[in-house]
Amino acid sequence: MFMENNTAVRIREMAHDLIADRGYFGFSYADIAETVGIRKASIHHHFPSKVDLVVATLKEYRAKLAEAAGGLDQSIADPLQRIKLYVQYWAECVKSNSRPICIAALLSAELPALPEQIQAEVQLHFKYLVSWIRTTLKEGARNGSVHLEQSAEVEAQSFVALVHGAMISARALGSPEIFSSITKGALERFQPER
Amino acid sequence: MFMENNTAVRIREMAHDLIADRGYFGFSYADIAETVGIRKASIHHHFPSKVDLVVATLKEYRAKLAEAAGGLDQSIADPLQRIKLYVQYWAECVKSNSRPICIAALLSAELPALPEQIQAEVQLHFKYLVSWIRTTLKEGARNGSVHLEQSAEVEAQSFVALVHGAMISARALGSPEIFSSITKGALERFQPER
DNA sequence: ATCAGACTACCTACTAGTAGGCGTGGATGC
DNA sequence: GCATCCACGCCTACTAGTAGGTAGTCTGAT
Repeated sequence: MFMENNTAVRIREMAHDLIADRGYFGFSYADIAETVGIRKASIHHHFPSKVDLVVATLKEYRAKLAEAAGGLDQSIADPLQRIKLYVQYWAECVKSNSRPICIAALLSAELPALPEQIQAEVQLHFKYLVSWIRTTLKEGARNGSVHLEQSAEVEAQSFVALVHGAMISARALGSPEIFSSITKGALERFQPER
Repeated sequence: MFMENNTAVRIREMAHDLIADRGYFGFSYADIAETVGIRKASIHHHFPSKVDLVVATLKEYRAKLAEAAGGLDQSIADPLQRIKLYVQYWAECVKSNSRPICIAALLSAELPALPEQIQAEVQLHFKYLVSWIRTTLKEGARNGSVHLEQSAEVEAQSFVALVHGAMISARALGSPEIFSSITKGALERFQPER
């Protein structure tokens, strides 16, 4: 049967929560064991090492992103609207304080100290995200629904950086509204006729 | 005599290096002891607890920022030029990989897991930085040397977020140039006549 | 004589990870 | 139909190593 192991999923989800809260070094198998309601050693049965667990968490995270992005590409005709929905998703995460930060961005901050396999996954996430934004912006620029002042590549890089920075500022200042007000301005700048 | 304790300074500087590399949970007194050439226990003589050390490091960091910002305010007439020099400072840090990330931004990522005193220091840093950028942008807007599309507050918040996000993207992608290309665009947008 | 600043030696708590046992449940052989 | 098997999930009990922190001692300069 292909029924995915339920406990493994719960462990991975808990790992995601904890990483979003504290980063790689800030959580332990003991933390996960407690909240999942399992013993420490049992986690090793599903994920032999902490690196395995975090790599799996990042792979799943990227798969979910790809799935969501693909869904938007298919169901929303207007490219700018797709990006607005992406921002709106994060605005809600920030507001409700549920995983209010991109774990790839968080792990990138700690990057030099992380095991190589995790570094590689983090880099893949950034590459995928920037590439999706770039492609979407390009499509919008082509059909005139998006206005770009610089190359699509630089605009995409800037947008990703702004969104991640906004998450961090919102966390630092304890103010979810800051995320919204920062990203609102960036989205307006993409509007063609002003 | 007011000659500040040399060892304490070296410990603090090393702490800064290590935090910029790995974050709060990623370094230990043992790491510092090794590189400073002192025993672990001796660090406790200067900084009784890890919290004390990190708070002191953040206070010094903020003092240095205030000193540099004040210096720019006095010696550089053009507000936009002051901000350009601020960005240039970071561009060089990123390029040379010496403390290539703002430790307040990095610690903000791990914020929920940090001791309260450290959270407070991180928040103070953000408040000071945003306030300096806001004041500087406002001055530029008043004398016509800076063009703002939104309120100075939102523009300042956005700019700080963009710079921090750019540091993180540069780290994730292992490419210092990304920091420069992202920030270049943001600075151009402040230019009044285009 | 004092005292800052370093030391040795130690503590407890926690880390990731391992060894090996136990029970369940589904597949297999007869 | 029934006994056997065995993989799986989870467990207890443990390891070596490291974390931050403490107690008490030595030393050298004022």
